[in-house]
Amino acid sequence: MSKFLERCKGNKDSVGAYAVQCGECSKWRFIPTKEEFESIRHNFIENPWYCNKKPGVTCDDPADLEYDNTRIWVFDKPNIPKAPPNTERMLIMRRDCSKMDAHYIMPNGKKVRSGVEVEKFLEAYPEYKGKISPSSFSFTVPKVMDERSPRKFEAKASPSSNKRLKISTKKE
DNA sequence: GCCACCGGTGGC
DNA sequence: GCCACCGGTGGC
Repeated sequence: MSKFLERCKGNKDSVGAYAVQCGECSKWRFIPTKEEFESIRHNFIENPWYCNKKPGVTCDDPADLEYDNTRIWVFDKPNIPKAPPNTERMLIMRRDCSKMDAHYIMPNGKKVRSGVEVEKFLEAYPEYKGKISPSSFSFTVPKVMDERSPRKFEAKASPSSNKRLKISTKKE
């Protein structure tokens, strides 16, 4: 169950940092760029990630970060296709941190929010047909770890839930 | 008039 | 119960 994390931030793409968990030692390692992260993610199941894929790093080195509540963690599904060339996959955190929304910025700056909208886009701009494959879009959003969400926390705390409480005012 | 944002829901 | 998707709208 190795996973990825991302973190809540501002308004643009809400992800503040990317990390992967090593398939061997389970330590978390930062991945410097979105592109690199997407590239690791797109075939993660067949191609798990290990510390030694990071230059000069081995499992003996201390983790880059720990899974704690100093930041908002969001876990991606593995094997999401890379964003097609000249498009960007955006993940936007809701204000209450309850969930994220996914969309793509197309090469001409247009925004699409679903597979149907991709199809409509290709109808509207046929010059992209054949260049952009509808199957390489995924609108699957990462899962927000729920103790991060004030709203869900309240909802959970009100009825008799014996959940561990872990508040932690997040954010910066 | 647009668009970022959020709520609702249908299908699984 | 979850989550992908879409409609509505409030603020600009």
